[in-house]
Amino acid sequence: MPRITLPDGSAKEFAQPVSALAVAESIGSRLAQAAVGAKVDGQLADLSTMLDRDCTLSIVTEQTRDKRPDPDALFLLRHSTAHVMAEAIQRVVPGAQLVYGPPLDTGFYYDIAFPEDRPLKEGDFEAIEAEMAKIVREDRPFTRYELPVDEGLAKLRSEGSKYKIDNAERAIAASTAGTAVAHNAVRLSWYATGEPGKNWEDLCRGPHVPSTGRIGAFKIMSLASSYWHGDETSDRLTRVYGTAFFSKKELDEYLHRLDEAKKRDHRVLGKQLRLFHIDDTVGQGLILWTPRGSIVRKELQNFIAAELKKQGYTEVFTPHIGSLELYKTSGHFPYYKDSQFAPIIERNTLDTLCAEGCSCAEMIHRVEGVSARLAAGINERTGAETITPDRVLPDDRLIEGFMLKPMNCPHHAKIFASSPHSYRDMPVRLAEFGTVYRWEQSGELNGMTRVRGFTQDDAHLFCTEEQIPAEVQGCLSLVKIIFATLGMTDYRVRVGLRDPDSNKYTGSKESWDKAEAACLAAAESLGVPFSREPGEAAFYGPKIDFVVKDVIGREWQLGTVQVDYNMGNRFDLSYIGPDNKPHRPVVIHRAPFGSMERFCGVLIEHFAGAFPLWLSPEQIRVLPISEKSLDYARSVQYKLASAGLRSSLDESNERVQAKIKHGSEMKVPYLLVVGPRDAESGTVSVRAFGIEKDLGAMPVDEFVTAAAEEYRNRGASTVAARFQ
RNA sequence: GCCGCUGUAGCUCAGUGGUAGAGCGCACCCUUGGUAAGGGUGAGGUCACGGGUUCAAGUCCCGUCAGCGGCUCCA
Repeated sequence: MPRITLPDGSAKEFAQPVSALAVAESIGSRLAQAAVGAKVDGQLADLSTMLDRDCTLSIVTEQTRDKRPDPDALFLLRHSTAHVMAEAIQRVVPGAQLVYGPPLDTGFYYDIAFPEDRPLKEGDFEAIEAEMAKIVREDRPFTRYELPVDEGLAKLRSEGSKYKIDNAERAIAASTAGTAVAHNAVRLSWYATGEPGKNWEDLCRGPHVPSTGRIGAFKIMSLASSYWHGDETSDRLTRVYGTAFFSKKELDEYLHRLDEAKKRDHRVLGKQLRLFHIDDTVGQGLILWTPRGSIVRKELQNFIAAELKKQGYTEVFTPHIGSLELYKTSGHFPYYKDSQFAPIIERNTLDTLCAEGCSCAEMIHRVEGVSARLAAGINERTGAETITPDRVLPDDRLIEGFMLKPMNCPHHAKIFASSPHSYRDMPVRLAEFGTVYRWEQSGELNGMTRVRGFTQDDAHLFCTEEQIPAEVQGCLSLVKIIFATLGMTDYRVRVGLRDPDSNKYTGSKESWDKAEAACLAAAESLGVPFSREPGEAAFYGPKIDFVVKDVIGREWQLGTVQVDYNMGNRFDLSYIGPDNKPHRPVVIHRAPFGSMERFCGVLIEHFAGAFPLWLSPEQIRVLPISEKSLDYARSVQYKLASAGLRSSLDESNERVQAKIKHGSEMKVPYLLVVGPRDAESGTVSVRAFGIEKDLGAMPVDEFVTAAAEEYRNRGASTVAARFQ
């Protein structure tokens, strides 16, 4: 006698078990027609699910009440389309073994092991889509059936797919783990596209839409590779990406959005607007800032430098390399050697080693070696065997060298240590636009967002433990000012906390508790959503990260604030406290932009290349109607330059229509059309980027003053607004 | 690093084993114009690089490098 509670709070009682579809029908035939699935007690389920006990039920339809696509419905649809695609692929490529095919936010994929002699090619897409279209036209129902574990496993073994057997074993383990469910009580489920035994089927937990005919529009998007279980030593699989919608119109809109996103891609715009260049001969992942891009970067740096001044930071400069001993002290070398450029060893040393017949292995051992003194000091101060005895070598065996710096903190620690400090002058805030180098894997490199050399807007705050909350707070408010000025509101915040079950962390439990509380309180006061991420802390302290999405939906970590209990010990840093005794400072690492490269990359996409006036490389372009107005145009440009504005003059032999088009293509904020009429009256005719019309004439001096004001206040007031 | 795809003029891209192409941009000439492309002429190429097959390779094969899409990684 199931009693079924509906979303509006009303309830229906049935004399015997009833399918979700039947309930929908009892509510209305139109609902039943629109239905693609059900939610039973909040769990997504098939429409055919039999309800045999009291539950809450909502019917999932293609659209929500406000006519928007229902995410649950799309989830079902895409999961089902993945099945249809898998069936089609197995028709086109016999012998393809299915592994795993889940839905995603924007579509779905299916990981498939193809026969070695018959890999899938993009050229196969057409044939596969044609097969898929047939299956959709046949409108075959997705039919679920279940088998007890042993019978199910036997079936899979007879079919011989190790991937599906593995999936089943994992499903069984998942449903018995930590529960009282007995192994043989578990049932495995299959979905046949049509009639079990006659039509194609797949081991699958479901749920699915009722039939293939519900799939309105689909497209195979791309091929990629993946590893079985994400393990790079395991089988290599081919991942086929696709997407599906209920209507062709929605699919077209989605594809159009993707196209638009591509046009905002910072790699495309960077070329088009001549902002930066990456040159093979210079090296992968190394950004050359062209004159235009350099202006954007410089404006951002000026902006942040001014904010730092307000917050009591002092600026420092440090070189791009440091000795290996520095990084042995900090702990960067050799623990992170896989993500660093190789050490720089002096030429004569190498020659001598070669002459001695020193082997590579021996050389590495000697380069990574540590003197007894340094090892003893670090071990004592960190209170652990941080440097193991096998790394300790006699001084005459050590090979010294240098390293491109992977981080700025060791240099800053040495600046702090270079003079004595009293608790009275804490915190010490050292800031530097410091360039660091990291050996990112070649496959990871991406435009400006993942590079091998980048400049952090870095700073290290050396403070007392009591000062941590206020300093963390200060860092976050800085990030907030920056993001607000740039209009970046769509970011999320992650607070990385320690893993309660691990003891890899340095620093006392009490210190951690306080620092984590400070980070959480600071994050809370920001007024934006944040997540707690246990286990995501650095080993030396908790951290707060700012994450922004790019136009293609990839997330990039930008700013970061990290509390560090380790560095003080490593570098034997101290300040004299009120008790006249030395104390260890805590160090806060922080970089609100993260790196200038990545930040600018994300910023290009954020503005779609149309920078606000203050950031724009070319703020104003003067367009004379003809050569006859050139002299007047030059006088206008002179006034702009005198007011500190960046402008250019279009002297080309084109008509003004063409000049406007070219200026718009370069996304110049203001175009000033000047002709005989303007020369006569001392005006300029203004066009603002994004407003596709002549705003009207304005006296030159008035424009110059207003534009200079817009520049100075970073867009708080605009010239364009004066015309509205 | 791994898998797949791609690499042709400064940019975007056509190109069927048989003479290297287009549009934009650039230079010059004509045009002197009022709000999103006026007209003409011309320059510009190691078809990523190296090897191979072939009478003949931008095109087919192998390798290398780079870019892209993913996977793995990211102090």
